[in-house]
Amino acid sequence: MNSGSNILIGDCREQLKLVPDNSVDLIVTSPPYADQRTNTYGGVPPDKYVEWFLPISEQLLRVLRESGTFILNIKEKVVAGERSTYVMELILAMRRQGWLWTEEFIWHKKNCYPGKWPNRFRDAWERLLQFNKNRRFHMYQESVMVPMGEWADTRLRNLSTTDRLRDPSKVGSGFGKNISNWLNRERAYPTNVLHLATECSNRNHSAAFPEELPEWFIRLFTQEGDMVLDPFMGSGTTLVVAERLKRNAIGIDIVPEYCRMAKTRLSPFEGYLLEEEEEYESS
Amino acid sequence: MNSGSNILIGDCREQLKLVPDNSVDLIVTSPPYADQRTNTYGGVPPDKYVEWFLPISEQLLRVLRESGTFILNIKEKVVAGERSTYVMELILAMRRQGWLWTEEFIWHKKNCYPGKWPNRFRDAWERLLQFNKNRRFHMYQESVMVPMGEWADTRLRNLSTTDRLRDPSKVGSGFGKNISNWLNRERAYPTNVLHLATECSNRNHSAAFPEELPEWFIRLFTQEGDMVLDPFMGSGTTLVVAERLKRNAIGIDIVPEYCRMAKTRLSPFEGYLLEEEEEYESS
DNA sequence: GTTCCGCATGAATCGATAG
DNA sequence: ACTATCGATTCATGCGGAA
Repeated sequence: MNSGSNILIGDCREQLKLVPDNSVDLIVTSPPYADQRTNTYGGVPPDKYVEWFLPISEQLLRVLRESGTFILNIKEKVVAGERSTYVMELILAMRRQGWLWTEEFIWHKKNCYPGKWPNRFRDAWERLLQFNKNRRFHMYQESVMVPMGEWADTRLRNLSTTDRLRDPSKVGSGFGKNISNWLNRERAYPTNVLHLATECSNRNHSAAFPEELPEWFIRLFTQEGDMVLDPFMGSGTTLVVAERLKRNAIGIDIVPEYCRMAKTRLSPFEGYLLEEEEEYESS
Repeated sequence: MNSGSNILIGDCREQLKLVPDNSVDLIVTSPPYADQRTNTYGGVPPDKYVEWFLPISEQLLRVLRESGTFILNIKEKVVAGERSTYVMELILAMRRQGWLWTEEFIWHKKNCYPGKWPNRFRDAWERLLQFNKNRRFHMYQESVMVPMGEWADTRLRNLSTTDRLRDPSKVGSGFGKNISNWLNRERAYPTNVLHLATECSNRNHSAAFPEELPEWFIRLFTQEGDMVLDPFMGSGTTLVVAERLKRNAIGIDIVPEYCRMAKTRLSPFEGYLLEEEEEYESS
């Protein structure tokens, strides 16, 4: 793989074979959920989902470094009034495959899908499952610290309005010196619950997650120059963030249209697009 | 069972046999988690947990009405760097027992336990698993509606700082008349994510959950005069809330001290305490 | 009556130390 | 080696006392 961003077009069950052993520091992806996005990805029924995913997770286990992490964004749908159990069965099966199920983060979707049903509320959360190969893995906790609760309530009142309105995720880099001096002492480690809005802009992809999501995990589990992999790339949000954060990346998608879209979102001097017909095409 | 509040002292595997078939509208409980609260409840190791719980859930299935709901509050702990899988195995086993796994609510604990570890953040959420006997169950959604987001964003800005900093869950009860007039028009249905702080005040029970938690589910799944059951009553929070909301209730606990504590928290004219020696003792 | 400050207190988890 | 116990770490909350 080249440094910078690499895009592979094709079924990830095949394309993953091109990725060398122990070469990836972080896998972060959101595969098609069971029976959803059927027009683009073919749709996997719930009772076949584990069987479909295990060969993929076997490849992921191979390409991930010992110190690396795999973040899987998934949520079971409702079938006949019940939540499906395929996600739980997948976790149990992946443990038998050799994965450690280290943690389950919760993505709380602040603006979840609207709707009303007689015996169910709106679903406002998804699972972010963390898997590892080894109990010892790289984690850079300081890179995702957040303002403390009391700090936000009291100290922030004295700041200017423009400073207050800035994106909290950019705190620590965007402020002036005088304020950032406080920050080192007035910040706390986050928890395993993430509060993010879903992407509501008009992307041409059916299930784009917000940039903050891959950004948080890329900051937390990798350093500059590390390799990030998204085997279900979609419109390429993970790669865009990886490039901005100076990480190398590999994206795979079976839909050529998405691959070209992802390439245009990357900077002109990054992004190697590997077509089926040609060996690879540098830009 | 009498109307009002009933307290049974003893192991719920035995005491549940005193509860008639199809007589309970809502079960809401928080059993001792695996290997926790060992001093008071003996502690069940993770690999024995399913086996320990299934006879209890079998009784619960018997006493619950067809239209009733079972809410189970639980969270797996970390063992050897991994999350235990016993909760997932319990869900799968309870489905085989005849339960429908209808939904999983998330309790986001705003004040979670502190701590810092090299490869893990603080755990800020617990599972609230909803089980049912039947696809059709009673749900009274209007009784738990919350102020709309827009209301909080715009109207609340004009209020005092202390009011703004209050727990949003108390909005609607703590405000003055002039504001509560708006509430009836500007409310929305909640989602399946609950934001509540844990009770860390000086109760003599190690793990009392906040009153808002049983209150939310009692309002959502029962009406006045319905029967609520908590087979792991603890200090009796569920019964106190049920009494306040004019529901009948049954509480069971193996620790006599907790049962007496619960009785003192109930009003003098409610609360039948069934001791082992005497048939029952009315107050 | 308010507001502010200080303090104790948890359904935690890891690594080291002791049996 | 494998298990039991202990200290260190850390922060939102609600209480009491004081201004």
